[in-house]
Amino acid sequence: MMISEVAERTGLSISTIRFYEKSGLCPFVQRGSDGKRRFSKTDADWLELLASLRSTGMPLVEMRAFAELYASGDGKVPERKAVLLAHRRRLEDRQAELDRCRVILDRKLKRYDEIIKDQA
Amino acid sequence: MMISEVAERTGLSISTIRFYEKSGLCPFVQRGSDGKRRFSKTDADWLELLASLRSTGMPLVEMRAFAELYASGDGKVPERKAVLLAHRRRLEDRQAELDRCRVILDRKLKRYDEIIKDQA
DNA sequence: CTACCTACCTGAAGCTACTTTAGGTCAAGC
DNA sequence: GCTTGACCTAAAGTAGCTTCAGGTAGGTAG
Repeated sequence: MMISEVAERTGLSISTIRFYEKSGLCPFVQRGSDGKRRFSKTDADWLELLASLRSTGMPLVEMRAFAELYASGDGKVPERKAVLLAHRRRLEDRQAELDRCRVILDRKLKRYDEIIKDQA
Repeated sequence: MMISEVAERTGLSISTIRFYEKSGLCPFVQRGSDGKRRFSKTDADWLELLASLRSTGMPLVEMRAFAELYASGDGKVPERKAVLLAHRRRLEDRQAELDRCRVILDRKLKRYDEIIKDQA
C-alpha cells in the first residue's frame, strides 16, 4: 500500500505519516526498491490506531512509548494494556469537558435568543 | 480580582491568560496604578467561556473573531450565536471521535486480555 | 532599616505537533 | 522528449502554549 492510500484510510495527512515515522511511531515500514514506503495491512492498522489515540489527546511521547512496547512483541502486552487503560480514563475526562461545554453553550445560546427577540 | 484568582477559577494558567490578552482575546482588562491586571467578574466569566471553548477545540483565530464581536456589543449577537452554533457542531464531531476511540480501545483491551490469559 | 519573600510584570526563547516549502527522483502518457 | 503526478528529503514556518531571565512593589522577620 502506498502512503496516499494509508493517509486516506487513517485520516492522517501524508506529511503526518512521514513525521510519525521519523518520530519513531512506526519505524518498521518497509521501502520498495524505488525508495518509496510500502505499508502492509498491519502497518495501516497500527497507524489507524495511532490516529485514533492522537485525535483523542494522547501525546506523542506516550504514543512512542506505546510503539516501543508494540515493537517488542506480545511479552509487553500487559504494559500495552496499561497504556490503553490510562487513555480510556483520559477519554472520560474529555467526555466530561465536552458535556460541560455543551451545557455552557446551550445556556449562552438561549440568552442570545432572548436578546435577539428583544431587539426585534 | 488578581490574575492568580482568575487562573484558579478558569483552569487557565497565568501565562496563558497573559498570552490571551496579548493575542487580543481580552483586550479590555484594566490595570491598577501598580500596573497589575485587575479582572472584573465579567472579565473572569468571559475567560471562563474562552477556556471552555478552547479546551473543546476552538482555534485561537476563531476565538479572536468571537472576542471582537463580543467587544462590539449586543448588535453582534446574531453573529456571536453563529460562532457558538458552529462550535456546537464541532462538539458533536469530537463526541463521535471519542466514541469511536472507545470502541477501538475496548476491542483492543479484550484482545489483550485473551493474549494475557493464553500466556498464563 | 535592610534583607528577603511573594506576587505580579515584560520580552524572548523553547517546546510540541504538525504543515508548508523548496528542490529532487522516477515511471507513465502524450 | 517533455510534461504530469506520486513519491522522496531536509528545512523553515505555524499554533498554542510554557519556561526563563530579569525587574518592580509591598509585606514582614531580624
